[in-house]
Amino acid sequence: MSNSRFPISLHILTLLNEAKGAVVSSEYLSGSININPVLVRKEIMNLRKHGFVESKEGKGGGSFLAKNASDINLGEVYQAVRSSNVLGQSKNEPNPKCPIGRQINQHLDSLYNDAENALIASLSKQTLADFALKFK
Amino acid sequence: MSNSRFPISLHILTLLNEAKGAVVSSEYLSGSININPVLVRKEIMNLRKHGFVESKEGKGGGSFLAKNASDINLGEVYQAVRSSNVLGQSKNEPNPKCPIGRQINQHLDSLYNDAENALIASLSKQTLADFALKFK
DNA sequence: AAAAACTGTAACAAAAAATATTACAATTAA
DNA sequence: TTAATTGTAATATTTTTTGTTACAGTTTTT
Repeated sequence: MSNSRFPISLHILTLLNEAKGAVVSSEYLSGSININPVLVRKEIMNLRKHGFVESKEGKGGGSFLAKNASDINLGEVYQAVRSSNVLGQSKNEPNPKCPIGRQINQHLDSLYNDAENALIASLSKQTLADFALKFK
Repeated sequence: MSNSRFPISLHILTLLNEAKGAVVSSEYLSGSININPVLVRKEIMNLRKHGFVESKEGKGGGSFLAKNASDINLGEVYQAVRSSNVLGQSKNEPNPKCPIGRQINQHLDSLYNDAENALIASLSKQTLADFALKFK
């Protein structure tokens, strides 16, 4: 994960929730997040793929939430943007001739799985609606 | 976190544990991990700073565990290599003029804290000794 | 005392990853 | 028909990560 995809996606979802169903343009979203509109559109593509949002093309188009904010939990959002593991393994190629090196990746994997599940469980305690409620 | 610091550190610690107190050179470690020896020495510097290992300079020098493997839990190791947050914020500078943008970082932070604590709790269930036991 | 094998560390280079920019076809609304 | 917008690709730029080189300092061995 590019490590900022989660905050970007959550930011988008929070803004769409705020809009209460009105369509919001990627231009507007990128203005609040302060990143490039094309990146926003890419994230939206992913959010759409996962059923969180829908978009409308053409003039006056934009995006809006595809489900109720109380039916989107943050663990799901995390999983939608997750690409690599939280704990590492960018390009981990230990020496296969070393008895430790040869086996370590499988052990790391199981460690990562457990840790990541704990992370997801923590995030899943909150829905988008809960999160949005914190803004005054 | 550079996302591979955790696996590198854990790899180092596992190898040092395997050595049962004998000093191990950064050259040897880097051979098993398959990364540059200078990177290994940098990680060792950090592990040393956190009291996990000690090093011996000069000919025949190297590193060894500074405490018993059963007194090192993986949550501590994670925290020793942790630099940025697991969930993001590389350079998150939302628009302060937007009511959502203005507040989102503080809410993300508290979310991250909870999630990361859950991650650490999961990792802390295992010590280095437990981890090393998995290698055959 | 000299040589050899290390660590510690800095400075720089290269590679990889993330982010931004530009461009434009397709769509829709006014 | 024009304007505003999405979708998407291609490319460029920036940032981050990783590797390399270099060398002073330390310790052991001869």
